[in-house]
Amino acid sequence: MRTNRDNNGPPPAEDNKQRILQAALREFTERGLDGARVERIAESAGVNKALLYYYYSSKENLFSSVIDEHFRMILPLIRKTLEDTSDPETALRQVAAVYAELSQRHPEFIRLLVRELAQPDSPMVVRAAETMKESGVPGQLRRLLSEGQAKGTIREFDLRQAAVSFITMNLGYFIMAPIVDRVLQIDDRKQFISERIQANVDLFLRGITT
Amino acid sequence: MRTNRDNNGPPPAEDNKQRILQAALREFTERGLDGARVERIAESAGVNKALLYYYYSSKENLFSSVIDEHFRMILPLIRKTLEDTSDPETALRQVAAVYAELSQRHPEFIRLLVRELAQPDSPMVVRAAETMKESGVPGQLRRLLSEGQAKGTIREFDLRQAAVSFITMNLGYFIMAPIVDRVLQIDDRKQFISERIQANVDLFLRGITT
Amino acid sequence: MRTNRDNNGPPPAEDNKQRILQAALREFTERGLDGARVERIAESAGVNKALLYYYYSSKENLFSSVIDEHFRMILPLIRKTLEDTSDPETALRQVAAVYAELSQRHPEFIRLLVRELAQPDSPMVVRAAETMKESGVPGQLRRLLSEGQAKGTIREFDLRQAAVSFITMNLGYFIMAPIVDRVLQIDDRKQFISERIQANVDLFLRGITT
Amino acid sequence: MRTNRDNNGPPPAEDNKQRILQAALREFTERGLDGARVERIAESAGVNKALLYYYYSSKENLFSSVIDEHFRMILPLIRKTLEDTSDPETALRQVAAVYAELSQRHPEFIRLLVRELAQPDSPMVVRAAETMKESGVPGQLRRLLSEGQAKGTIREFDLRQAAVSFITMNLGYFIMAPIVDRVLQIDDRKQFISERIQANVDLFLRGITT
DNA sequence: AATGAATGAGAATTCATTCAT
DNA sequence: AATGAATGAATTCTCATTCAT
Repeated sequence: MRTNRDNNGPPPAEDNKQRILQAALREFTERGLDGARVERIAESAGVNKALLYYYYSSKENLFSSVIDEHFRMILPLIRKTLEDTSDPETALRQVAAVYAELSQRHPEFIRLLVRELAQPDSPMVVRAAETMKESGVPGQLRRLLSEGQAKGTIREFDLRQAAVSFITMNLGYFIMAPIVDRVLQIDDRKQFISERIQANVDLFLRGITT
Repeated sequence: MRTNRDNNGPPPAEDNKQRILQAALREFTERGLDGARVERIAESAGVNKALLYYYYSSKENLFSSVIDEHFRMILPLIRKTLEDTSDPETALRQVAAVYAELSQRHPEFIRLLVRELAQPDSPMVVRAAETMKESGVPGQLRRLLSEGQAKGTIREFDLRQAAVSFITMNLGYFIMAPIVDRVLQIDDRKQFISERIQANVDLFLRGITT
Repeated sequence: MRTNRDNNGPPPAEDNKQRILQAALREFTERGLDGARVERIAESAGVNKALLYYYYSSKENLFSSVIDEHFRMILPLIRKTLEDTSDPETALRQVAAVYAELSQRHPEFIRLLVRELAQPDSPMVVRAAETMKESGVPGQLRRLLSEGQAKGTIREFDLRQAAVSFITMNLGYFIMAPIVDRVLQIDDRKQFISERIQANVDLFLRGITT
Repeated sequence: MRTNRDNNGPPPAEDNKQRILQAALREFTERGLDGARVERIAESAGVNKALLYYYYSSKENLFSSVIDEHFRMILPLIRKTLEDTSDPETALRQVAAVYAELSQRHPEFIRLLVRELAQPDSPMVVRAAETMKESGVPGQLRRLLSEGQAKGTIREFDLRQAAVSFITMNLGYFIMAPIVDRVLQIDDRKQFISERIQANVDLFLRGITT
């Protein structure tokens, strides 16, 4: 019988509660809420099923906890965007960079979110929208573009469309990578992503300037 | 005893096999493979559970059939893209229009696909990639851009990045709409989509021309 | 769609009713009443499941029909035993030969019967007992042995025990062949059986004579 | 709510795992693998169906476990045969006695085995053959007879045939009892069996000695 | 006589959750 | 805090049987 006390591999400071959360994250990412199995999570965390209920009371609640935990981790990343910037190019680059970082440091978050996108009113989707809104990114983006238009450096167009375009061309790749990588035979995803930021900023900037 | 002959609600011409497929589509779109319930599909199709197995032998196989059916329906739409076009602007507009049409005429397809995107190696994802590749759209797009670059009408840049950008800024909205709509408070989605095509084409064209 | 009219392989005179019976025999022999599948029988007979019910009204009834048919075929074989014989040796050889013939010409009957033996009150078992009794074989055997004892050519012993011994040492092999063949590595079963008759008669005769 | 602690009928010391095994044995003996119902086994064991799967993972595996358990119980019985014996008569009596004891102490084993005999390659049949072979009984029997032939106390004949005859005349009754009892109107089976051992040994010994 | 379609009643198995210790 | 055992309520799938034509 393997308990989680006599193991030597995993970090010793991590207690069972955390290990369950990590295992749950893996399972939910891989299979979604419905496809996930409580048994598998417990086993993968090296604990008894009942302990999972002791800490998290239900599968759904565990799922929420996983999502909560993720938003907690992601928030600082999102918040630092657009700090003290009034230059559109810098701002755009920051936004693009944050999405890229998010996708690379928290790929499971993206996968969880993608699955939830299939259910438009899923709590996670609602929350993601709120988080984005609260981050101030879209607002600030529109403000900068608006100012540019006033100054005449940026041409006239629908700001919302442009904002959507910039966000989707940046986030979109991370979501559609499984398809895009196959279609365009992108093998070195790391390299591709790093080049992507500059390419998107360039394209967008040229697209909007007068 | 309720048979499907004396029903009054559902279309009478459709036979049971088709009605099961339709019901399955609804259920799978709404809840995914794991969340779907065979019982619910049968009930919603107005037939006995056993009949579902008579025709489709298993839940998984029914799921595959639903996907097959969808690709069958979508293929002609995809194929007609880029027919006989050598003008980049026309080509881009066509591509944008096709994606928009796809998303509006087959929203369930998008939802099914989105969920599968969470599992990068899912058969549906692989097939979507193949279909896209076979449609010739990405290839032709790159050819046109490449020609433009040769002629000097289009500036130098990484063609793959640009292709990805154009595809994601078009398809991306349909996938991320549940978030984007909330963030930007887009209420009239229909209107927004129709304007989107032109906005994207404009942005992209300006972004790439010298 | 394969019907049984356009086939060329199977005998043309055999009608569907017979073919169902044959198929059922195979299936029941192979898997027993509970393990048998109506679907499989119909398919193997090359007819529709419903036709099977048209002719035989139920699975159980089909099973009975199979058994009936077998007893019908076996009866003449059993009946001819011990015709006009007053010599013990000849009688014993006849009995042994009949069991051997039965086992070789109707191995499915043996298999069906064996399975039923696990349920002591199964109709087939009851009927097999009745058939054996009615055949007169055990009675006549006892009579001959009894006469021998009276004449002093056969020693005194329990006639029933002897009868059981003779029957089991003959029939027993056919029933236990799957085990016996493995234990004693009997490969040429045909040859073994043919020698078995004489060996049994010899052994038994020597065992009972004074 | 009925738990198995407040029961009064079944033995309290036996734990659920064992009770399931016992219930399964009854059910499988009575109805065979295909005829057995998991529900019935669980009920008869006084436990929840799910617990049965908790311990035995599948119906088939439970069946195997039942058989395993039986071979475990039977092995010591088989092994003690022919210990330190060089006298044929003693040896024969021991063999006959062991089979009789087996049949009387483990009648379910016989019934299970009989049913499996209808499928010649069934695992249980294969294993029964191996167990018999490994027990050394057939080998030792042949050795003793062979020695007797060398010494001239036993006449010349096919040793394999004789071995089969002795085994089948002993085991055969236990297998065919449902028929034999009816034909010969054997009511007091216990008495009949006890006399059977001596009768068989006598018959066989006389049959083989010069 | 013959069939494809349809179904009710199970049957095995699963799974989230709870209990006793 | 931690666990093995236990369970109720599904859930997928099966199967003998019937229906309509």
